[in-house]
Amino acid sequence: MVVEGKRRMAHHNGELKKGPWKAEEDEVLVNHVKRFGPRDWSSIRSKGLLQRTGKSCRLRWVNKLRPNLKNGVKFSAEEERTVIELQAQFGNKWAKIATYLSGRTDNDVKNFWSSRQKRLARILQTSAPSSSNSPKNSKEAKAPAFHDVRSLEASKFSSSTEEESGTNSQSCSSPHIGDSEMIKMVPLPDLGQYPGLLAYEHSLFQFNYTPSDKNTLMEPQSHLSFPSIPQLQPDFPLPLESQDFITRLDHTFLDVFELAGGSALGTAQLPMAPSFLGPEIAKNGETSCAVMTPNSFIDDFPPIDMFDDIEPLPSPSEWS
DNA sequence: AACACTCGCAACCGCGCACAA
DNA sequence: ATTGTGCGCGGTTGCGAGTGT
Repeated sequence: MVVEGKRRMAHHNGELKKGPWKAEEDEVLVNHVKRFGPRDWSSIRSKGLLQRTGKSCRLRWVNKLRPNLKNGVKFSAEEERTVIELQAQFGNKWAKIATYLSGRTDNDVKNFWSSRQKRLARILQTSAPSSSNSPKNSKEAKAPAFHDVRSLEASKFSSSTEEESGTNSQSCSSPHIGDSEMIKMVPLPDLGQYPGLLAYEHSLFQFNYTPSDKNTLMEPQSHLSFPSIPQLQPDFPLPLESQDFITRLDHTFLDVFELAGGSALGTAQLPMAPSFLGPEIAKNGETSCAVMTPNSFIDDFPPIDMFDDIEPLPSPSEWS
């Protein structure tokens, strides 16, 4: 496991231990949770069981030792989609988003999102080299840059007429898309050209909604239901089938622009900026949370003896 | 082969909230 | 009402692995 190999400064601050966890420490921590549940973290140190802060113990449990975690498993297309959806709705509320993803922690989601942002920023940079020449203080100059991104992305994926099966066979088994909805497979571009795109982002191009479907796109469905996103109108015409995708892309690229520090893209001109979706959507989100199935392990902690059926945890060095 | 760079991720830090004394 | 403690959350850091040149 990588953790063992890390040479973080495991200095001793008085009695306090920091840095990578050892297998023995994990064992002590697991035993504590077995007996008392995932609480009283500070008592672990006060009892002299570990020279770690309660905070550190909690983090280790939540992120690595908790049962049913998908450690070392990449985010599926489904999970990617969920994260993207929820981030657009809730913002950087990673803990909240993580409750919608079984086996994922807030740290996982946070890291996933961070990586994704970097990836998209890189794509943006390499795809639109002229954008760096744009004046930075001119509002007039910024809005076109944003439009350029759209047209750039649109042209990327509309210019190719690659074959539709075989290499581009990624599927999206989104729970948001009901069986009754008409989904047409469309010719796919050569997505291999864009290695930075995630599986979910690839899969976006596989759906082509008829106009009658667009209103049901975001309706709560299936076992996971998300609040509806209002039909927002951009300040320029878009093909109907592009609207959903563009909406998502807008979030992405707005974030990217922010990341690049350039931007101040004049939010008044960008009706789809996340901040405009904020309160109302968050409110709706709260109501629909009730019907969702969050990972309730922590909230509804099982009987202590449930751990008796759990295989002894391998030490981090044994993890692959 | 050696170096530089990027990526993914574990862990830490600071802040804020809840609650009990 | 105030203070102290415990905990949770989001942001940040630093390291090893992977990849490119």
